[in-house]
Amino acid sequence: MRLVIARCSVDYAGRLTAHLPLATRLLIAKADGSVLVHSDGGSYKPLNWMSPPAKLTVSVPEEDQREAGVVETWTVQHAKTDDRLVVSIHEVLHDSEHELGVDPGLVKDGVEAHLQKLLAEHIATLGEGYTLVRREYMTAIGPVDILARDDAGRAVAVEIKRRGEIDGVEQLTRYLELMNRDPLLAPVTGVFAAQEIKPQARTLATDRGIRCVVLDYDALRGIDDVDSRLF
Amino acid sequence: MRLVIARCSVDYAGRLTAHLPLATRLLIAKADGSVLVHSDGGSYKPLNWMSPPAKLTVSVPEEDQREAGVVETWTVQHAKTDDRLVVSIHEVLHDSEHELGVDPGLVKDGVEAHLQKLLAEHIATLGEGYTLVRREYMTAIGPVDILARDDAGRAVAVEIKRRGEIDGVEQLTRYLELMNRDPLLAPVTGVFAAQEIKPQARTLATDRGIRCVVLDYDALRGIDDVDSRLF
DNA sequence: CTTTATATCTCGGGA
DNA sequence: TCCCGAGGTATAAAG
Repeated sequence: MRLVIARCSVDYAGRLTAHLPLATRLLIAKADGSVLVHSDGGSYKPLNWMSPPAKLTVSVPEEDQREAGVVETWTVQHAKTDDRLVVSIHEVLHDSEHELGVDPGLVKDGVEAHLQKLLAEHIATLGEGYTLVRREYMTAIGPVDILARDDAGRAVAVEIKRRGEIDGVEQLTRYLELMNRDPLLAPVTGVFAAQEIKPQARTLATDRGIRCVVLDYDALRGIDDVDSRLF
Repeated sequence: MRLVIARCSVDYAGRLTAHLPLATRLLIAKADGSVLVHSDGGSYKPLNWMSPPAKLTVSVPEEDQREAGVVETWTVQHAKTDDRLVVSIHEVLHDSEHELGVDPGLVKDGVEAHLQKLLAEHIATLGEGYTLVRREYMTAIGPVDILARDDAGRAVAVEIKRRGEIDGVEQLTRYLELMNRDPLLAPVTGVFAAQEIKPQARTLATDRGIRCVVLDYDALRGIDDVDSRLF
């Protein structure tokens, strides 16, 4: 990995064209040929970049460029597409090379999968008498997060999201449409369950007869405690 | 901006919990308190990070941590949420500080907005006799990209995407449903226009009576040339 | 391999 | 401010 602090301008041409005027920035050249251009702010997204696999070529600029103050040119060409990033360096303020090795990678925990597991274990959260049929119930167009039955034994398809938005309601609608054509399942009702449900999603769901349930992640995790407190 | 190459382990707790085992990585501490942890591969996304606004506190570790080999601890606390990133540094291989200043920012060109503008200017691409009513036609659930009228004066709602996928068809369907309740507009037909339309999106659109149009970006840009070549 | 759903998404615009 | 849609989305999982 090479780290360079430089006054530079940057041009990208590919799925769009973009230009960064002359300023001081951090350039990161990674082992796989990818290059990141970072400023001293914003979030983790670089101002401009080239994704791997790519080839970085460092060259001495043409004479007209040198007269304009460019001392070094980085041309980063993507290996598969015709995306190209050109960094015109006017002044190098820092330059260092480092050996990092392969990273063991990130260990994550606790997202939608966890919510699904918790709700499956405590399916009565949806209402008394609810029973779990199965998680990841397969249909022709994909798996429904949870299939359950209500107290009257009717099938209930549950779609779970961390944040409930309109896409999720559309997704559940497609599942319901399909499942209701199956005489062994129909009539199937829908439940849209999320930690947070956006107003537009709620409106659309209600309009389509889909029930919305807001999940309390902490309560689900501590449901045994809650149960014991009930007595 | 501070750049550190270090052998370190990293823990994040916030919207999820995540852990990075001990390895050599690049740490970037930005002026706004944000911190990025990068490896020598992957793409522009860091292995782990803290978004601004945040506060970075560098401290000498507790004795049990020091015995485990930790020489320095970075605690990055988000200013508004309770997200927290902790970097346990075992060995510092490089450490430098740089003054970058404020970045003038990126100049972009050519995305969906550009396609919309081009199609609005050359609405006859959709068919002879088509006329533009307006771009960004407001409805209760959001703006329709283009409202036009066909050669018979019937309203046509156009949804434009760079890549036409299923959610774009859903979006247009919602608009059409709503607009067709308006007696001043009805009947409204739909056109799904994109540079590239995925087979599933095309199937769904066709099934719902929505016409698909593949846009040629270069042809739209050079439409005057094309016109002149016709004679 | 392509397609689909998710993301600590980020980022910008509009009400 | 919140909400919604777009992204050079990236990325992992599934068919």
